[in-house]
Amino acid sequence: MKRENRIYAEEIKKLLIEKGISPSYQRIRIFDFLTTNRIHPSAEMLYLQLIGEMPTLSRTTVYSTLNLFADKGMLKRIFIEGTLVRFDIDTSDHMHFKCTKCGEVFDIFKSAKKLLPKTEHKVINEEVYLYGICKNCK
Amino acid sequence: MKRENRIYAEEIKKLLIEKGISPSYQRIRIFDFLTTNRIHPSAEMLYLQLIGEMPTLSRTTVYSTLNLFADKGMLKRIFIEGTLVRFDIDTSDHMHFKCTKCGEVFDIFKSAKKLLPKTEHKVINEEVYLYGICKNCK
DNA sequence: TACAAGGTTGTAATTATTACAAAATGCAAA
DNA sequence: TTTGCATTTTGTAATAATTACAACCTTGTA
Repeated sequence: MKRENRIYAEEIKKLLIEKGISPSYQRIRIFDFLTTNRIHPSAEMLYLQLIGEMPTLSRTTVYSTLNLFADKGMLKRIFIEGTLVRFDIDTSDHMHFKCTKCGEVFDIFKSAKKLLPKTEHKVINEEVYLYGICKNCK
Repeated sequence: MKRENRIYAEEIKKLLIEKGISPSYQRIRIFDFLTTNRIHPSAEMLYLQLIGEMPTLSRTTVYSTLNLFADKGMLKRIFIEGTLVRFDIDTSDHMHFKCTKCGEVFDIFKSAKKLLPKTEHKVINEEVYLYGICKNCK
């Protein structure tokens, strides 16, 4: 589902409880960051952003929270860096574009599912990564 | 380019020299393995396969050779495992399917380029990964 | 035959991530 | 309000894949 850009603490609390996740301060802040800053961050990027305002935050909390959210279907793991995991709060079917100049990752809101071919295998999941020069850099 | 299944030592030598790579024994054996066994191996998989017949082979050689080949455009790096790099000797435009049951990786010979949408960004490269149950497992 | 350039090897370092145990927190029952 | 328990967070240590690097080998050439 696609979401409004910002969801405030109370709404995030409700949402987490709905998903069976107890709404700790850290989890709320991490979720808030993801809805506010749609930058498909890695765990490390998120940690570096939040550590300024949450000096006791640990990397382990960031990793475990992101994995928890992903396992509950609230986040998608994306692998547009090759080996590094980045996270996308938008779990709808869409593709990703990464600018090889500025490094920014953009969503491309076309369903890959409809475009891609039928095969002799049973396809359950699809990931499409596009690379090139973004509209801002060219 | 797509290749015949097996290219023998002399042909591999020629090919490596053409690409500006000196044809050492290790490089020939690694290239031979890739053309003979089209299993999209990781560095580790390749190392484990070859160490039986080449007892002094080191992991470092496998990694550096695969990176050399990839940088010369003779191999494609594929990221269908998330965290692990695998290599494909077929550098033509095509997609990859991974069976989540048996782990095998298949080529899907459709050009993603033609199927995928135009965007406001300049797309130079595309990677498509499909996941599901393969024809053998279902 | 000796030398230089380049290739291979093994070990150590690095990076991203997970495992784990101790400390902190929140909540419910007494 | 305190006690106790379950859960969460934290920090450190471990792991996995990969790269850096220096020493050792090979090979071709003068």
